[in-house]
Amino acid sequence: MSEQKLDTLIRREQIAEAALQLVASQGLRKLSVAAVARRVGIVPSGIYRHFHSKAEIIHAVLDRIEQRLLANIRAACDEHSDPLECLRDVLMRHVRFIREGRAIPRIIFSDDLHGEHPELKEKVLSIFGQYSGQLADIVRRGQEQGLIRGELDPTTVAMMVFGIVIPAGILWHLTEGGFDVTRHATRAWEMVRSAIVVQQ
Amino acid sequence: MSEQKLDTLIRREQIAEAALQLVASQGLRKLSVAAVARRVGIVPSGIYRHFHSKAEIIHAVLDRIEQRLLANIRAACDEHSDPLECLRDVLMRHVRFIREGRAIPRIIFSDDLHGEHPELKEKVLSIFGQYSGQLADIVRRGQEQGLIRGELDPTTVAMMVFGIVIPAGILWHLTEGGFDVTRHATRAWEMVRSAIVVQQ
DNA sequence: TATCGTTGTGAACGTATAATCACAATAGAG
DNA sequence: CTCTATTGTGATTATACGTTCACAACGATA
Repeated sequence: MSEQKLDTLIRREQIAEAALQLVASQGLRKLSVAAVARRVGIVPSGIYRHFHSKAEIIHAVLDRIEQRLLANIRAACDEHSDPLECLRDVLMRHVRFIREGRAIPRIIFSDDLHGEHPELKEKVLSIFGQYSGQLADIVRRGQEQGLIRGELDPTTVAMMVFGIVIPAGILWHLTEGGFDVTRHATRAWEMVRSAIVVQQ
Repeated sequence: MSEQKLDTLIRREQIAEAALQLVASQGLRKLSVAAVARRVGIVPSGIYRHFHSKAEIIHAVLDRIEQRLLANIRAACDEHSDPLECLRDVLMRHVRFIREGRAIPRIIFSDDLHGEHPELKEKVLSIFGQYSGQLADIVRRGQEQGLIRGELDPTTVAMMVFGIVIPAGILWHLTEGGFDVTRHATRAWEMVRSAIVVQQ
């Protein structure tokens, strides 16, 4: 029984992972129940043994993205005690995300998603809020340590980190890898850094 | 005959405008031939008297967006001789675009579009290139006048202006107007300005 | 007035997709 | 071994969309 439940969970995970990969490689538009089923190796209707609807699949995909993003920040903060270095690392990890499969920017900023049920819109908003909130916390820590200018709004700084990575990701996607995201991120970070760091 | 041709052009314009409004208010996902036809007041198949395909309609919409964007820059540069003020004005005009109908960010960064014919992808890339190229030119002018730090890469600066507006637009859209785009743009611009201006 | 090109109409087609359902296979519990 | 719950299957439905086509209405031209 518990073995069966485990199997079920594994199937759910398989399906969610397949869906994530599909979105990552081809965009949310191409996320169809049939495509997910093919990838898992079952027939489309079989998906409904594990998910009630397509929206629930997307929800699971969003959960995975959320986990990845938060793990990202956690890892960056573990490696660097200096808040500035931590921010830089988060940025570079994001760049790496883009260069691998660009699932995250794609799904978060996808029009498709926003057109779906408002429940999913809220979920995206929640992810957005959590992620930028954590970034803002790092900024606050930097301000407390006297490394980042205290008069700046932490949320604005956090969103500017997004601002480096999102247009770059779009351009990377648009040029099919022809745009040098890493170089742009490096240069842009240098600019942001000079704008937020306390001069001495 | 010339009168008829004019009528035809007017119809094409009507359809293109209707399509643009549709995209602006509901996203590219909701841009269906039927919806456009309804908005114009004819039957879906009637659209094909003026456009060969849906892709051609999208193309027309992209043309309109391109015109708007370039007119935006032109107007900003006409009003301000100071390159920094000009950049700021472009940014604020973009914010106004977002607050009215947010067609531009939506279509440019829409997954739907990227999934369509590669011809449209190229068009978007072209718009992106032209727009950021013009912004970069403004930055270059600022550098020549000794107002903007010469060691900065103009393209990077241009993309950072995008970087202010895009995430803000997404958040505005996600919160259905609950996010204060103007305030964020103001603060973020102050940061970018401090990073690029020549200290004296 | 007769003709012709343009534009709109309604029906139809092909395709894709989400979702349902009855049925079969299967594996674990008793 | 038998029963039962779980999981996969194939057929099917409903819907939406892009597109085509034969036909009608209409205005200009000759």
